Amino acid sequence: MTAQDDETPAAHRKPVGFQEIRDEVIDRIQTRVWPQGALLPTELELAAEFGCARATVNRALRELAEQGIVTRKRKGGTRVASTPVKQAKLAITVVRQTIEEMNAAYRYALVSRSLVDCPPWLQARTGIPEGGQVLHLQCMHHADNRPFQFEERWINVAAVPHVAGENFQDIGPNEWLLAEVPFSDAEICFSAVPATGTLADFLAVPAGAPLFQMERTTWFRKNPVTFVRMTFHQGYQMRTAY
Amino acid sequence: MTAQDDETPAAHRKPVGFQEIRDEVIDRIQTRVWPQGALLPTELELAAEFGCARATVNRALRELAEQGIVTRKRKGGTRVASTPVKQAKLAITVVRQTIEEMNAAYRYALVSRSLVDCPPWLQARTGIPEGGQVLHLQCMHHADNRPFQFEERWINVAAVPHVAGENFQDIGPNEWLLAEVPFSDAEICFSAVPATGTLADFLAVPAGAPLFQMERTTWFRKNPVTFVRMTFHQGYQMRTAY
DNA sequence: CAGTGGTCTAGACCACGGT
DNA sequence: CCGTGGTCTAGACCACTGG
Repeated sequence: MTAQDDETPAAHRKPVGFQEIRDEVIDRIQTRVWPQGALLPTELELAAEFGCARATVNRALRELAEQGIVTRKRKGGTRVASTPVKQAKLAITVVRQTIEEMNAAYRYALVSRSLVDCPPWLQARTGIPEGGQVLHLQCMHHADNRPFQFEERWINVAAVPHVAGENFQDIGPNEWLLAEVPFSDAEICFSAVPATGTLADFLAVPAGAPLFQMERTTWFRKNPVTFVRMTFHQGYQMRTAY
Repeated sequence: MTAQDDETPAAHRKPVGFQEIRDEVIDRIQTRVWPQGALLPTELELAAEFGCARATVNRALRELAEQGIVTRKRKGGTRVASTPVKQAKLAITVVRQTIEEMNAAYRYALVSRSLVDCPPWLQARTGIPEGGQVLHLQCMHHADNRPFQFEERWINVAAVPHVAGENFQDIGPNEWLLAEVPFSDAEICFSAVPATGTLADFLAVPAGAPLFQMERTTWFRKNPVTFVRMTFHQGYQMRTAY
């Protein structure tokens, strides 16, 4: 393994890309050349080995650090992460998109719409001031005329004043909010729930059937905007990869 | 808005960080200075505005593109993403960690262990050759002596030959695999399922109770390694944020 | 204190893709 | 074609932190 072998007359060598370095490092980790917890060479050493600038190595390793493959510390160097905390990315989309991607016909229906005072549980959950006005909506999303998702939503009127002027007859609140209201942070919660009377009716399943549910609270700069509970048809599966 | 105002005698100005630029851009998007679909200035223009190198602007915008906030095209410029495809990151960890983070006592128990031929459904799902040997495991994970998760797993013996020598009496297969076997890709599937007889017994819930389930198939370079079905105790919630 | 990653710069060349 | 982003370089200074 003499380093000499790889040396070329210099001049115009094809530049080494950060992707090559990243992939090579991943390879050495996967094949246990660098086992879990091992200390990698410094950026300077790797740059010398690969014959490129330190910035290039930096970019490669930074990307791996973002993915949780390695951990980096000043003066401490770069180590193979002891717990390969793989991250799965969940793309958060609108129901209509999901349905249309299945090549199914999308249909939306508003079930109810009412202005109410923020109930205590919602105040606890979102931080909307108790007694503040919220718009409460219930709606159904169908795929090929079969029930797909029941959506129950509460919108903080104080945060979205002009929501009062929207009747939501023809557009779902998720799409409307996405287009009209900026938001910055969200919290999501997945669970399995039994079909209660109302849910069972709307989703056309026997009472007690197991349903996949997703709840999401949204803020715009610490200011609560909306809370939504989406319950899917029986048998729904959420998929992802990494 | 005269650009002159911001000019200093040059010399040693505090360098503008990519984070400042990124945050400022996020701000202008959130406040609709640049509405959905709008075309942003070029990197060169932004670099001039912020008084920094193009590379700095590039890093800021590249990060926003990775998050799906903007879309970038050569010659097409940078645009505010029309569909704010926010991405939630799911950290995939080991059950023991999850339980210990709840400050609960973790207990593991092996339920069954047997070598079998790969059944057709598993072959279809993972690509393990039909008839190939797989190790079938069932185990329970408890938190403070209460059922937490039932794990059913199949391991491709051809991909992990030395798995045959492990009895899994004291260590869970998830941790063992994580430590012993490299893997590169995975597919995850979440759903709500009813508690069947066996599941109901192990998780101590009435038959038919809605349970949160996560299935994961793992490959190492297109080579199937393992398939696992994890069913959680009643009321379990998976949380994340973005 | 000294080594390591974190970041910025000024310049360069390239690749893609709209005009 | 030629403008825009994508990337690499060589060098520099800084910030954190382990010994």
